[in-house]
Amino acid sequence: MSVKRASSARGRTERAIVTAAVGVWARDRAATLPQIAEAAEVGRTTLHRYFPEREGLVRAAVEHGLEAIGGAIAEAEPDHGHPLAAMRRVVAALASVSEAIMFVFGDQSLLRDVVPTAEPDPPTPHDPVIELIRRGQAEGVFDDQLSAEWIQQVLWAVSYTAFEQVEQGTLAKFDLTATVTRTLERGITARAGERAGSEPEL
Amino acid sequence: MSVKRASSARGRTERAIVTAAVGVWARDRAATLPQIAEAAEVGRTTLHRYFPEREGLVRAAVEHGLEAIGGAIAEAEPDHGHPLAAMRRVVAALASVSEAIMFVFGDQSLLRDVVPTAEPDPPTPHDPVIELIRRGQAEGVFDDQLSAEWIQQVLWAVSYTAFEQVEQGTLAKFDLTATVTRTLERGITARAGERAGSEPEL
DNA sequence: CCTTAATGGATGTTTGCAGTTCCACTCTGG
DNA sequence: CCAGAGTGGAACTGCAAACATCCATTAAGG
Repeated sequence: MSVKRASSARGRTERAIVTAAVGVWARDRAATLPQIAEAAEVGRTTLHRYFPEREGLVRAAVEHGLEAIGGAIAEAEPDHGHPLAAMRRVVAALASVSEAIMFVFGDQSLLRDVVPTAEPDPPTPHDPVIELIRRGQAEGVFDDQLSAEWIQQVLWAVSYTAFEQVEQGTLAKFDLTATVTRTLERGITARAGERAGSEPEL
Repeated sequence: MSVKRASSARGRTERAIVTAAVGVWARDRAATLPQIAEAAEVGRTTLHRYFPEREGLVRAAVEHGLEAIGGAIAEAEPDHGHPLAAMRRVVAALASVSEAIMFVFGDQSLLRDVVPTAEPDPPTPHDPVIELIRRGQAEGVFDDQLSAEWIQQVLWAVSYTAFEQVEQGTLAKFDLTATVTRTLERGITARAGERAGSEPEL
């Protein structure tokens, strides 16, 4: 069989389908394939040509989402600068791929069922966010009484919550990063002598 | 028509079905009715006698879950004592109904679709947790730079995350309340001169 | 211009679950 | 002990979505 290079058309169509799948499933995990096809502006037939089985599209969408998230985090350079500043950059980066996050992490079964088959061996080869948290703990910036994994989960959870709030209009998109970082850094309690905007300098 | 009092058997069976539904759907929202019936240890026929349509069972399960959650919160007496102490009691109370929480709040569409029909008019008549948060803000205990609604969402999100971690064995059930409250109260950052167990007295 | 790849509409098949019916079995209270 | 409520096994229908096939149309490259 000849190794046929995918024509540009194939590549574009496939991207459109996968992107549409992430977007639609982020808002409704029960969406049907015709809905995906419509969102991708392709025919049902075409969708089936690219992804003969639903499972294949789910897997591709998850991988695409994880790639987008990983890319955004990498761009935020979590391994540079003051840990707090790095974390703020990461939060801002996550906001730019909120759709992917709400899709991938909106359904526990996705990560439990799809990822194991996608990446066989290492449970988490080297998660840059975990590394950032450990670095911050070592430098005395993050609470080392909490496990790095727990802090990471909280980071995801609070970010996810903020995305939802923005989605339903309860939180202004503009305030997202500030609200999330303030909550993460200080919790929900007041401080003696606090004033608005009195975050520590970095 | 005679007002026939439900026999004890009917009551027990219905409770078993609804409870099983909450438990099963908390872990897998896509679970089928036969799965629910099996978990409830009743026949599919019986389940259908009590809930002719799936929708009815979903609604009953959501209402049952909300009742359990509301009851647990009420028992925690969020309107008494120091706001921080009250919040800690609330978190502990939520942990006792984690299954209901993971079911009701694990699927956004449940609250969006089911609750509106269940409670026609008031969007949120008087949420005791919101009241607690406002009280804490007024007393200078909770951050009044954050909206009460946001703080409530964070409270739910962090608790929910902790339940998940316990579920998958990443967090010890024993540490749940302490971890959640510590995270909520102090965020994920370290404090100058901190020591383990140095939470403020109440 | 003409060949070929890509697309998508229409239509058909299959599968799985919700909803239904019927009847035999088993409790439980009088 | 016996009548009736409660139960559940089995089998059937209906439906919606996934999966598959055919063919006409369009777009792209030599």
